[in-house]
Amino acid sequence: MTPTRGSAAGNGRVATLSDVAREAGVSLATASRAINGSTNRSVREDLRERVLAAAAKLDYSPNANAQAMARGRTATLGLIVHDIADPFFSTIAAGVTEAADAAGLAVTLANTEHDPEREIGFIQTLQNLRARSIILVGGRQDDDEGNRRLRDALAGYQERGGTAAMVGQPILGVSAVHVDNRGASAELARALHGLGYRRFAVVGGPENHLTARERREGFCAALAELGSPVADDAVVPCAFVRDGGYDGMKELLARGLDVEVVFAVNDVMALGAMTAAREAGLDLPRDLAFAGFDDITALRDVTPTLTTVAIDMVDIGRQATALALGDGGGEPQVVIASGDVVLRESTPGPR
Amino acid sequence: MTPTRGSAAGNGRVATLSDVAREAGVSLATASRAINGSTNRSVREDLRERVLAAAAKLDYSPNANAQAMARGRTATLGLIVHDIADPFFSTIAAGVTEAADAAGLAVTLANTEHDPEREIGFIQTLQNLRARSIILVGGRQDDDEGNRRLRDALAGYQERGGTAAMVGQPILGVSAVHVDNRGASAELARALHGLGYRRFAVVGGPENHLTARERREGFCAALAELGSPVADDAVVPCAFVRDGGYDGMKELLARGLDVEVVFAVNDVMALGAMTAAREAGLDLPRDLAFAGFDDITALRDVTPTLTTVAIDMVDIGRQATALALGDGGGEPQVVIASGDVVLRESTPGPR
DNA sequence: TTGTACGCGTTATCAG
DNA sequence: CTGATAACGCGTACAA
Repeated sequence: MTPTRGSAAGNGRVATLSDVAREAGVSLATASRAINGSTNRSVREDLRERVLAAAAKLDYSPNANAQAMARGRTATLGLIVHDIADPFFSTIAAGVTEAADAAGLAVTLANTEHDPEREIGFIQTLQNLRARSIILVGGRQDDDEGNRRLRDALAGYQERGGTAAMVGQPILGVSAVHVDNRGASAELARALHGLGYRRFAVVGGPENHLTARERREGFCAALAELGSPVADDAVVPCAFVRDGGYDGMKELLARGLDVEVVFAVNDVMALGAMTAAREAGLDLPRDLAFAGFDDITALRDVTPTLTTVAIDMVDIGRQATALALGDGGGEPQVVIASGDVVLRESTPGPR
Repeated sequence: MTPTRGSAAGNGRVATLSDVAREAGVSLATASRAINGSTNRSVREDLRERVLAAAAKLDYSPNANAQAMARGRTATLGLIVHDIADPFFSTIAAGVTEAADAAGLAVTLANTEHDPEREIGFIQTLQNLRARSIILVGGRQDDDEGNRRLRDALAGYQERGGTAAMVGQPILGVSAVHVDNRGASAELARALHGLGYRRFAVVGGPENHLTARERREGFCAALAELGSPVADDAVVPCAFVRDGGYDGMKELLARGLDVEVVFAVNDVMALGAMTAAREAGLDLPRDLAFAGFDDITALRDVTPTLTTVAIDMVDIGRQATALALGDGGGEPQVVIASGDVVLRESTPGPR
């Protein structure tokens, strides 16, 4: 056997605080105070230096797990997302990691892959980890049973001293950052109407997906008010992903409606829909205009540039983190994140 | 009796294993064995059931930090990326979380925001957390001093029993998944040459960015072999991001070279470059062809669809995880991830 | 098979 | 200001 030191997983020799104390010739308590200096930084300067020198010499690395035990709290923040590969979620994650880092917290990432069951499972895992707080990101479903279980899980977590916040519909009993899907979609509708469009269609996402629903409803309500209501069969349901937009558009085209502009309830769906339209021989944006929602950064350079509703996802991540960390015990708060309509080439106005 | 003072994540009272044991009327050891049931499940069935029932009744949540202390190892995997908002990294992250989840590990995410200094800082943090292994994702720079420090940090981490792997150039003394940038870029060059293109330019990324360099060199070397060398001034340096591609293209246009096709060393740069070309009045792909690298999923629907080199980022994440977890003590391994040339509309062939 | 008791690395309490 | 020492919650030799 090769006598390699510290090769096998889990058996490396790590200097402990006792080692540091011994090396510095002080007690364990003094070493602890010198290195952490939390409550009372009352350590004589020369001793403090000796300890720090010893720690450096031994390459001391404080054991965060032991600290968690002794302190009764961790420096871990849990982040649960539906799909980290989706730019929407990963950009929010960037905001969360930024804020968490500023607060000195490590982020534990959980990717549910759109499985609500795993969402609950991860709350358990984060509970076991004694994560200080949890941030749940993603639109909710219209599923009373599922929401109830999730709410219970979060409540249990909070009863044990954790704090939580979410991004999405504020229906889980915790503070939330809620995108103003209705208002922004209405704004978008009014802007398109202002451009002269009168015949609209919606590639609308899943029936019980609350975010999709809010966007559909906001859009259609505004148009109804403007006297250009969207016909029922001009709203096609589909999945909330790119392929959903593609399929939804196919379906819409098959219906043979007379449409000037299509609103897809998110950007990637809009792109998928545009591809479907092109495959059907349409010339964009001349033959048909498109609008999306989210303003995904990576899609800034598509052609034609996409009219959409811009939301600041990094900031949403930051705000969710602030809510989670500040959420001491008061009532759950709700922060509304507004969206800005951005008119671009994909909606040049009717011919 | 003894008032349970248990508290870990704040002030909520959490049932401990002792509570469960007492409730079930068994010893702590038995409760531990019944719940963990590691290799030796030597617990009488009725007792085991009593323990499990008690745990369920008390809503027992095992304290992972305490387990880490007692066992001497955690179930945490550290993931360090340059920018989680970048689709390239977030897709790899999806592969890592998938594999980690399958291995029963929690993923701690660290976002360096392209700061090499923070890369080292996070290794320290993960060391403190006693993460079982670390995965470092991102191309390296040609910076001997920086690489040396990083290598030292990783070596220190491994000496203490951690395992590590990376995605990128295998120059840090740990196992790595290395994309075959040179080979794939050469392949791309040959494919473009095969289409009839003869006058090439490269929007080349940063001078000392190893990934950019490998792609530039592979591309140019292949063309030199084919007798269509790329002129020195047809390779413009720029940042490795979208705006870099945009600026690089501006510069390239300013040079007034006679070019048929532009290779940008990654997809987002290619998109930025295309936008710059369009702003200069060019009609794409008729006036100028473009190719990128990575095949970012979100860009599948751009117009014209982008010729690029597809790499399976999710699988790269999986493989990196496998390397990290399997990396017991042997020599660092290197897995080459191949890229597939995908010819699309952006390179229709010369007119 | 079950129980006792010790140890994991730190923090915090309480005397000196 | 410093030093013993008791938790913290759990795993696991060792003993019964």
